[in-house]
Amino acid sequence: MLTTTFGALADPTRLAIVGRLSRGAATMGELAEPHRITPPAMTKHVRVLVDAGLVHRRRVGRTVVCTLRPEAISEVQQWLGDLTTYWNSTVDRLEELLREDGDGH
Amino acid sequence: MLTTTFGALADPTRLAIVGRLSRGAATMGELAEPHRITPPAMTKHVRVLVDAGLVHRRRVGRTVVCTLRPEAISEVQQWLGDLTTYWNSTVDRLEELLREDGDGH
DNA sequence: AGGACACTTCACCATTTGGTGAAGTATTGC
DNA sequence: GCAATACTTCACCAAATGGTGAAGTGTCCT
Repeated sequence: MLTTTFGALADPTRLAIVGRLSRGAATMGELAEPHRITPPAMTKHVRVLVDAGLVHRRRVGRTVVCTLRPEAISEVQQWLGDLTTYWNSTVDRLEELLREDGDGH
Repeated sequence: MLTTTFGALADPTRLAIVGRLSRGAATMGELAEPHRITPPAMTKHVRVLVDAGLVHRRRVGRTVVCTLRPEAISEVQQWLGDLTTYWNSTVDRLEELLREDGDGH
């Protein structure tokens, strides 16, 4: 569900995790390091991201390596595309927006 | 804050409201109609969207007309753009993703 | 003025969320 | 085997969230 994806991104720690993972894979410890957060909290955050389909988790030795799953992101891109298509499709809409920006309250 | 925007979109009712508003302005009553929800609940949902900068609310007679504010949406578009730029910038990254998709656990 | 209409504000409630410390599990290295 | 490492699971807590009914506010209509 798209709302699940947005929910996963609605937290500063998790948004930072996604940002970090966009630069490459990282272990739980590496992800936790810049956030002054306990291991259980990090486990929870990553689980939310995994449940939303944004992150892939796999065991490597005694560490757990996380990677980003671009598929989930492209779902958001799709939604954004559909959304903007609607209001760009009519000039009336644009005129309406301009008019409404004009008046004070 | 971007997390506030995502938080506002992390609810099915509010996501539907945004979808509805992308087709044009609507009053609170019109927004509530398809959702079997009480007026106080709708007021709360719209406030969350207004606080996130996604929606503009103005009084027209005894109704309240809501419109979408594209600026907040474009902030999300910006973030998505930055994110995908990172992992598309290196071929190594793509290879890494393919390798990791390959193995089972 | 007074009633109807379209919300909003005000408690209030149940559930979810983000956090913790303590205990448990899997893996590495001596 | 045993200690250390790297998490995870397990209660548990405080705060936020999404919902409600009841009462309040502003606007239109007669």
